[in-house]
Amino acid sequence: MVERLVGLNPSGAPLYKEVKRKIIESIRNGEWKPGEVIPSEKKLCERFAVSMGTIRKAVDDLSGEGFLIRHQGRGTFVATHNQDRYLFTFFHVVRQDGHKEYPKVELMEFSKVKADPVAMSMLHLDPGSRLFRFVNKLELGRNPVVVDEILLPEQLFSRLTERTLRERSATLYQLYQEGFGVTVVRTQERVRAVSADALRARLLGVKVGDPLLQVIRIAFSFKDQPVELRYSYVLTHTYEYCSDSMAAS
Amino acid sequence: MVERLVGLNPSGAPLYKEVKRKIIESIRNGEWKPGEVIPSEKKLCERFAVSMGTIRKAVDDLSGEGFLIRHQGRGTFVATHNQDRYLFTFFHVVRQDGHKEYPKVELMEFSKVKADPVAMSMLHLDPGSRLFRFVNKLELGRNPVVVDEILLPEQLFSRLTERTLRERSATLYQLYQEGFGVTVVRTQERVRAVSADALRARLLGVKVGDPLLQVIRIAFSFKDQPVELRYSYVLTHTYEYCSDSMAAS
DNA sequence: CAGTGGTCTAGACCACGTC
DNA sequence: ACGTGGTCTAGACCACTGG
Repeated sequence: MVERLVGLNPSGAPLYKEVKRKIIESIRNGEWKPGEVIPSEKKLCERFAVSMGTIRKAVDDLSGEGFLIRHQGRGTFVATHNQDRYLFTFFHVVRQDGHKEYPKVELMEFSKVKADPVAMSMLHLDPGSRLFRFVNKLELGRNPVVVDEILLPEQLFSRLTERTLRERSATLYQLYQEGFGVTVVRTQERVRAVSADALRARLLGVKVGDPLLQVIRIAFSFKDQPVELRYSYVLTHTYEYCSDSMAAS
Repeated sequence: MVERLVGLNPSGAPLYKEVKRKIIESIRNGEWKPGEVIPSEKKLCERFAVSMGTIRKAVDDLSGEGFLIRHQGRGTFVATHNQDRYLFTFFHVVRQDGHKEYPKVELMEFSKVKADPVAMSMLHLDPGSRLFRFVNKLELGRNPVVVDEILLPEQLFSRLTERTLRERSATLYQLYQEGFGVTVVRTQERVRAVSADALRARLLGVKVGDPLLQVIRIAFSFKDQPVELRYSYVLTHTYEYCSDSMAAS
């Protein structure tokens, strides 16, 4: 006679979803840190008292969702943003021939501002919340191509300084993760065509009124918590914004 | 003593990949048609002489890739394009408040042309190949918002006529599938900001020189075969181009 | 009710990475 | 050699759908 019946557990949710929840919890509370290896699948079986198949289903899912990375023969690791594969997951600007390169970033402005109604709504902030606001100029192939205006909730990034941004060696999302424990797992972008204003025209070296791509990005962490609002202005003479779609389940 | 050892089969590929290949083959050769149910998982076990777990892995994959759709209690179906979920998989224009609506389409031009070098390269065509070329105007909320220029290889769509396009009741990709056996499973899009030329300005009701979004799309069928080249021009005053990204495995 | 997909078990052997 | 994830088996029971 078996002890626990299969199907649904007492909590009402499938076992593998319970396991997923517990694994994410262990990542969030710091038991397993980004870049570190988590226990082997066999040990997870014992820890959660489920079978291999259930562990595999949970880890498969989390791997597909970007929280974990499997390496055959080595182990399963908590995802970090300092892997090559992340460089272009959220950076969608490529040269017209498809060539991808990493931009040279220059910090142009840095300040603390009060959240306007739009930012408040997009970032789910309370009235009166304050934001860090900074502007980056990105060069590709020695030419300015993108101007980013980035807004971060002060609450999540309280120790952020201009110097931190200027002296960072890694990508911005790597900094969010390693410096502030904020892991970006998903972004939503809206793209529009606009005319260059004086500031953007000057920074990108084009005429006022020339067409620019405006990308409005919200970056989400675990549980769909919005953590960054970004306005990007892209010069698309020689570079393009790139987006793929798959018929998915 | 077991008969077949687990791990790799004689062909060198994992069993579940062999099963995936055979299922896709049965879809391609018409044994199972779009919208129809395929045999139950138990029957597939017998047919391919593998266990449930292997069948599930194969069907899971194909479901995730958009070839199959599972319905608990009913069966597994070959994907079609006449499901709601497809309407906005490849149509990325939404109102600024996030509202999605289906566009009213009007055919503006229809002709047969010789493929230019760009189209030849993008669609992997031989020199001298011919294309159907047509222009659609799309209205959203009673205002023109998108102008599409669409190029299709004559070879794949030989029976296409202006009347077919004008009288279609379904989406374009539904027509490709039901009328020509061409199933779009993936698209690649490049987005740029351009100035409206005379034709586009007139169709969209804006001034020449106003900024427009230009979307260059290649649509792929099975095995990454390119089947459509499309240039979209989008007016982004009240509508936006929408694109999501996930950190994926 | 019977049949479907959804979840789960308790193992097995294989291929890969490290030592 | 050893431990990891990758693949696979031969079932089981559960939840849903339809007649």
